[in-house]
Amino acid sequence: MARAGLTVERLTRAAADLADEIGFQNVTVSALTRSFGVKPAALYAHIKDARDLRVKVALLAMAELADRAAAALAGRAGKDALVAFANAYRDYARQHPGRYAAMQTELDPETAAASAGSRHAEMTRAILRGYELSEPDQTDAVRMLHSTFHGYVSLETTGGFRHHPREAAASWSRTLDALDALLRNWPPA
Amino acid sequence: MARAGLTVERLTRAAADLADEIGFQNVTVSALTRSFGVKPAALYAHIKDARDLRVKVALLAMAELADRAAAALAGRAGKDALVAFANAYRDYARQHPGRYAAMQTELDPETAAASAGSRHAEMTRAILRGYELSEPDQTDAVRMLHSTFHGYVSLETTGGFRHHPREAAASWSRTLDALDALLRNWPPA
DNA sequence: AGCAAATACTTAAAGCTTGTAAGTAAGCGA
DNA sequence: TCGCTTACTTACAAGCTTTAAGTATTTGCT
Repeated sequence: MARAGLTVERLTRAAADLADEIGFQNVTVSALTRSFGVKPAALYAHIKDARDLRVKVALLAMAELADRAAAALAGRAGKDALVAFANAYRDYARQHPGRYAAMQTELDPETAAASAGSRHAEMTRAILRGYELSEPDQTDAVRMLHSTFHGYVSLETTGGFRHHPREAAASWSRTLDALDALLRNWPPA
Repeated sequence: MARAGLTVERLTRAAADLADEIGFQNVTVSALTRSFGVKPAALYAHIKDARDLRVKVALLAMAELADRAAAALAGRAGKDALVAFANAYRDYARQHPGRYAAMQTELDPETAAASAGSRHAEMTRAILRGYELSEPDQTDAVRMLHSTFHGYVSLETTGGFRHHPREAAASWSRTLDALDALLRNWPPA
């Protein structure tokens, strides 16, 4: 029998694709190895265990999203940058729901520190350069922006806005307007 | 052998407590029935399947949170109401991480419609009465508030703010200041 | 080319999970 | 006390994770 050519990269990518198709929760070792035409046990030569696989998908997604966000941010400033960054975030989550769900996996501190999460935080800080906020307001604003983006996308993808006729995209656009206005007028402590 | 006295209510509550202790993901039929000293099969006389159990925990959590939010909101208006509501939300999530995680379970539309989620949306709308917003800005603001609350709490509980020394509670408080300022100055379309 | 070593995968098996079906025992009403 | 309903157990099938040991394939050395 010819070998399947499993590698950590191929497995991680396939798991991510599978997550986007069938949902992150439904990605099992069995299902993944099945898609390669090998037996479940074959996975353990490449990946420690199921949790390790999930973490690797999470890190992949974070890196991909950071790449997209960086590309969106290039050459922009102010509201332009804010909107481009936010849309990159939302678009990624909508196009890759499984990968996005994977990003919610809890990472141990060292793994988190080595992840693309920090690139993300840096980029958010870069956006704020257009808004003249000094510490600790800057950190608070970074957290608020990230919260709003994540919260919106999370609620939208889990159907939280479906019961009202107003388009989710319209509210999103206005939310970005509001954030821009807020950052230009951040309240004093 | 004496009977264990299983009921849907007791099972749901026990599952919610177990979720707060060991994490919602780790709540299994086996673990739950073990805590009652009965065999797994005994559960299926009361609850359809594992998903049904998870949904029931989600609905319980939503109802509990709505009760707390309603109590917090009573007799308050304006920023006072906003802060009280937001803190009820965050406090509940921090005190009941398993229940809060359960709330992210995807519900089918009819179940969602019958859930306490609508009470939540109504309360958020009630807060906005103090800020004179008309449609569709009101809907957009409701969505933004919910997004920010959920996003913040979600990131905080999954450790997203742990890599920076700034207290999560401090950023939260300033985020509420910012939201209040924003609602008083919602940008025109 | 041919052989040994390393690598990639399979088989086998244990222990966990969800879920169904059928059997038994407990408690209630007459 | 008899019998019915209800609550639970036993037994079992099927799927998932993971380890250990075995086999086949490829690599690399001579």
